[in-house]
Amino acid sequence: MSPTSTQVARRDAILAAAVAVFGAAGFADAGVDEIARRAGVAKPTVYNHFGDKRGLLLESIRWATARAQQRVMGALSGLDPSAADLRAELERVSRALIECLLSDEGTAVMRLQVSEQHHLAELDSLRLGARQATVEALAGRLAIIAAHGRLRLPDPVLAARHLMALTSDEPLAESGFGARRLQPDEVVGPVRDGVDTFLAAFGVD
Amino acid sequence: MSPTSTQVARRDAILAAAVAVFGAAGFADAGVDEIARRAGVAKPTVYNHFGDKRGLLLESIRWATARAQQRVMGALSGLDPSAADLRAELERVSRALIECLLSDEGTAVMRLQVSEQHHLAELDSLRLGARQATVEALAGRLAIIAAHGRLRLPDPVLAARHLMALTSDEPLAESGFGARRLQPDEVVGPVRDGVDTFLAAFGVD
Amino acid sequence: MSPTSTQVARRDAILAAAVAVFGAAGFADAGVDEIARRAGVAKPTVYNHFGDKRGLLLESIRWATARAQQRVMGALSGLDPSAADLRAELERVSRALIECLLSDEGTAVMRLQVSEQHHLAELDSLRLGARQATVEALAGRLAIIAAHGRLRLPDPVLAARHLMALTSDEPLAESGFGARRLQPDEVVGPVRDGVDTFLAAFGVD
Amino acid sequence: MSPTSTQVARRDAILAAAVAVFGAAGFADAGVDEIARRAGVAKPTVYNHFGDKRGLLLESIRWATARAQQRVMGALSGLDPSAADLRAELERVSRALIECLLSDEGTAVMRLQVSEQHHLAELDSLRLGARQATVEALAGRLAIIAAHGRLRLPDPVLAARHLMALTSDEPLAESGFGARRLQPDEVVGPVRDGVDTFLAAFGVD
DNA sequence: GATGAATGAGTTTTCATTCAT
DNA sequence: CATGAATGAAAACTCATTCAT
Repeated sequence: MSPTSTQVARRDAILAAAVAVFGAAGFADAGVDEIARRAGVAKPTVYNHFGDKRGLLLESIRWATARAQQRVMGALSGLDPSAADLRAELERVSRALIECLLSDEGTAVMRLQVSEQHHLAELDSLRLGARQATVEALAGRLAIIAAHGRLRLPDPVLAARHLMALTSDEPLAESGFGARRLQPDEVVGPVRDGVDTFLAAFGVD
Repeated sequence: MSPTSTQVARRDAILAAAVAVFGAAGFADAGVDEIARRAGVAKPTVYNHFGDKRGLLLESIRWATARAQQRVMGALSGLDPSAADLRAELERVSRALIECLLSDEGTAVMRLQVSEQHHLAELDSLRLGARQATVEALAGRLAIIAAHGRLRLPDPVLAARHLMALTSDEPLAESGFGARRLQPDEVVGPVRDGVDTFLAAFGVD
Repeated sequence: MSPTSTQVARRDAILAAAVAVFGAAGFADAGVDEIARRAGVAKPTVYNHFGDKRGLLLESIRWATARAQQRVMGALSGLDPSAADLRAELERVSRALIECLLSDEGTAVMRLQVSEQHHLAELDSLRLGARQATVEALAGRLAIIAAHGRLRLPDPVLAARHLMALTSDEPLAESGFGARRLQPDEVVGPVRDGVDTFLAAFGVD
Repeated sequence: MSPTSTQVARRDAILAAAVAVFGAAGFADAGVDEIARRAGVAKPTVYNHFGDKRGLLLESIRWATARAQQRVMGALSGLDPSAADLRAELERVSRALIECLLSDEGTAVMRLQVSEQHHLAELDSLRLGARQATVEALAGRLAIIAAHGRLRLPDPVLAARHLMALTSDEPLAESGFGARRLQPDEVVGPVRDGVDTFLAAFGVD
């Protein structure tokens, strides 16, 4: 029998609660009790669905990673290769990417992936996969721009990595990997600087 | 009365054990029991010295951060502004920096700072301070090189940040922020690529 | 949902065990472990029901005080105002009261109320309330006797207090406030003496 | 060699601190650390003098009991058998007795004797001895008064016990056995009432 | 003999996990 | 299947007591 829609809703409620609680408190300090309470279900229901706490963590990170990745892809697909002002377009998309990274769910995922690897080796491939997918997507767009003759890119994938590194490193560090919310201009400035350097390296004239 | 040398040795042994255990397991999963055992002291001795588990974490991160910072500074001071092969010199120093970051103590510090901020807001200033000191030191060296006319740097501090971002981002991500030991060529390649882009942006001719 | 009968039984078992253990060892030396073992439940069950050790103490004293008070009231209601031999009747009831005070539960309550007031200020009103209720009930009975013309009582409440003081002081002191079990004649004699003095003061020739 | 005077002073300082701390917190909750700190000595000094915590309790109760007993005897020796107003004299002395009982040291002793008997069976004889000495002393005085024809006392010891019971029961109960300080009129009234009844029973018309 | 530091043993409390309903 | 209550295992922390100086 296929799962009913209330079952799916319940499952999603648990996953959302888990991401929030795990992200805020970390795996060890998160209580299954509180996750169940937030999801509006009883504790054994959580266990029925996910086996144990570790399984819940794994599944909730998978779930949140997929959602985050979707938002990232949305942001990247908004990059217009023929935009009149290339510099402005790169800054806009870089800011959008950083917003995804620093959103509530984004930071929850990021921090859990960094801090809970000893609990879940399975996470690593997930994290790297997401990173690679993002890089590839960005590289594709940059390649199109290069094909238009507006960038000089011997290796679009490398360029994509470097663009991300240049623009996101500073905001990530400043925010404490998502622990603190950034003010808008704490993103705008570093992104402009990063794109500057990127264009100095890869720009045409 | 000033502390005797056994006192200091004991204290350092506890701190070293704490960094190792906290770094490997995270704050919550680390047991004071095990830290004491590794340090070769009884549990109450740990409490006598550091008050409680939280105080021990704080102090051990302070201690390890200071040691790591010293090693980083040592690496940077090795940058020779008049080296014949500038590209090679930048690569060498970048690799040295990354080795510091990915050393046992370095990764312990990094992962704790990322994952335990909800336990210790005090950590944030420490982390940012260390980062800034490193950036400033590197910026100073780069400025000298620029003064020799071998780099074109409108803003040495920004250049320092970008050099670090370009060279270290990939190795950090690949290693899972220190969870996995990297093979030498997992560092060499990305560093070369990073320095390439850096020189494309800031190099002279 | 109303508690099932096993719930109540379990709760009462814990309370009875707690009164016994607290009474014998005092609050600090009593172990929740032993209370749980005696009650035939697991330790966390105790915590689920009563929150913490302090809450368990409070609740168990409330419970035991109520039970003791019930027994005291039973004893007092047995005082027959028209008994042929008034002296014998007063002695009988006084002995019954003292038996309540020196019963296992009675002494547990008494000693905890004396010794653990720094843990539980709430206890004080409980103790005084129980004392007052007893005094009032006894006063009521004495007043009836006085109305029959067999005692001369300007103030029945005062007389009740004095009767209790005269008969119970010595046995309480001798027993070490319940620490030692008394032989029957260690109660009989002092009670007779106390009633003697009481009647010398309030008797009608 | 006889102990030097500083040794005696130190010893007394420890005992005084012990009585205060034990009396306020009870045996189990009292810390040897705090006793040592209050006495201005190091912890091992306490152990050198008294062996262990139990020994310190025992010795400090002995010491405080002796001091309290001295004060009680002083109060009783002030009873003037030929005072013009016998009622006033009995009230005065009864109040003095109660003041001894409810003084800081007095309540400390009383509460420890009640609550720590499972720690120290030796205490019992001490307590009973002190009680008996007090009763005997009071009985002696009452006997003199009776010899003067101002009281009719078949058994002076019994009368002494009853006078103490009648006057001190209520204040002791009200004060929670010394937990709460009484207002003066919380002593005066009950004492007057107690002496009233005493004289009604034993007075000469 | 007095002290500062160290320790061994024990206690309260918590929490992931599982029955019984 | 969902729930309320129960449990086993573990971990932080404390404290009486003892060395080394």
